[in-house]
Amino acid sequence: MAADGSGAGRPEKRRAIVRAAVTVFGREGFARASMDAIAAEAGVSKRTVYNHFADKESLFLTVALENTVALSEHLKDLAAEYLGDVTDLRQALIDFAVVRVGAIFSAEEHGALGRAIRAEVTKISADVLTAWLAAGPQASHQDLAGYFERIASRGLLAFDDVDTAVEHYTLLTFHPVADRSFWGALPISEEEIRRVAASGVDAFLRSYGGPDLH
Amino acid sequence: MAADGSGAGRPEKRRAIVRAAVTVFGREGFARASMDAIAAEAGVSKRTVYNHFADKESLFLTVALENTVALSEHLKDLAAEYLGDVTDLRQALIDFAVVRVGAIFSAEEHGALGRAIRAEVTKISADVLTAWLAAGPQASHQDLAGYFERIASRGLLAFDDVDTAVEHYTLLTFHPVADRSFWGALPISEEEIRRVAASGVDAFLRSYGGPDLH
DNA sequence: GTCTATACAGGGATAGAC
DNA sequence: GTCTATCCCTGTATAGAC
Repeated sequence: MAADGSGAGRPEKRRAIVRAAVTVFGREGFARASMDAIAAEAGVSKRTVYNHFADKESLFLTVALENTVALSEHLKDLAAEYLGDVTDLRQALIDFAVVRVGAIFSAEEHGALGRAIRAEVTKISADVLTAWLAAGPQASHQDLAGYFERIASRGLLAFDDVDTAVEHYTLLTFHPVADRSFWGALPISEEEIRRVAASGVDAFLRSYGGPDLH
Repeated sequence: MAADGSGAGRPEKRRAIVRAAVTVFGREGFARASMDAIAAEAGVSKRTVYNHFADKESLFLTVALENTVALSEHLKDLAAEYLGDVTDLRQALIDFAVVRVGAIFSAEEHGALGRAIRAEVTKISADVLTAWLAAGPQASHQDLAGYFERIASRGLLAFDDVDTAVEHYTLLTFHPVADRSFWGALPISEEEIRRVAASGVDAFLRSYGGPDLH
């Protein structure tokens, strides 16, 4: 039997299990989450869970990877919407920062799963972690880099190294929220998110604003 | 009986327990760590652990708080050494960034405990978390703010809000390392730390460099 | 009187059997 | 889908040792 979550059983059961696992792992973390709770949340028997996934660990890793893939695609759409055709760069960078934080830390348990991954990072194999990074944070980074290059070619940004510029943008606009909210564990007001994004973007543009910005 | 870790029993036993708890909680996280393992690591019986600390949770919180207090004091010394009497601001900010990262993520398990706290943040009471933040990150932030004010008064830095400036310095020089290494879980080369610190400080100074910087 | 060593009760977990 | 074997953990209890 496969038991790797790929081909066995009814797909709608599998989806229910994955959704339930996101919820429970997100709420409890890996160690506290029980397979009983996940089965109950999914409305299936525990046997069905073990039919689709070999064990707790492989369920967790599968769920984490699928979740980060879905999030990356969502972020890609948001980047296209906010950074694809920029007129007011400052406003676009602020707005994108706000919606990005919202996408990662809102109702869906992306933030909680991110926290769970980070909590378990010493127990995760290097391969799996590399795959998770590539599908998630690095994919978003690459996507942003494309937009930054295009914006720079219009003279609105100026940098030697696009990767450093992207990283600094993320550090100044995303990480303050991630840090204060402990990766989405504690609430943070919409107003504070906007304030942080604005001050981060202003600092970013003082560093990386191009000759034709104003 | 007190059993809050304050007055009972021999102090050297208590110290051994706290040291062992740092090691084991740092290595395993809260949920995986067992009181048996902590007792064994400390070289005392489990009963002695329970003689000093009411339960696993209070041991963890005590250890986390004491650890962050010690780290803050160490960082305060480093700040005084590197930022107390600045001649070359860029070099001072880079050097301090490097030693700060080293202090937090080197051999001592500060980073591991920080990760454990972040993993448990949803289960920690607001009071305890507030106390931990005040004794740790916020204390270091305040300390840095004092140095930044003094440096700004010499015209080497310029900012409207010292707290934002300090936060951006930390975001640009500390968080890249914390993020890449997953708060110290994965190794990161000295060379990369220096490179990240330099590019972070350069971006910081493009934003916050004062009129008399050059 | 504090510590060690060990055993044990009670609960809960994974994983698998039926 | 239920039931259970097996294991591990917390926290307590019961011995005796320095």
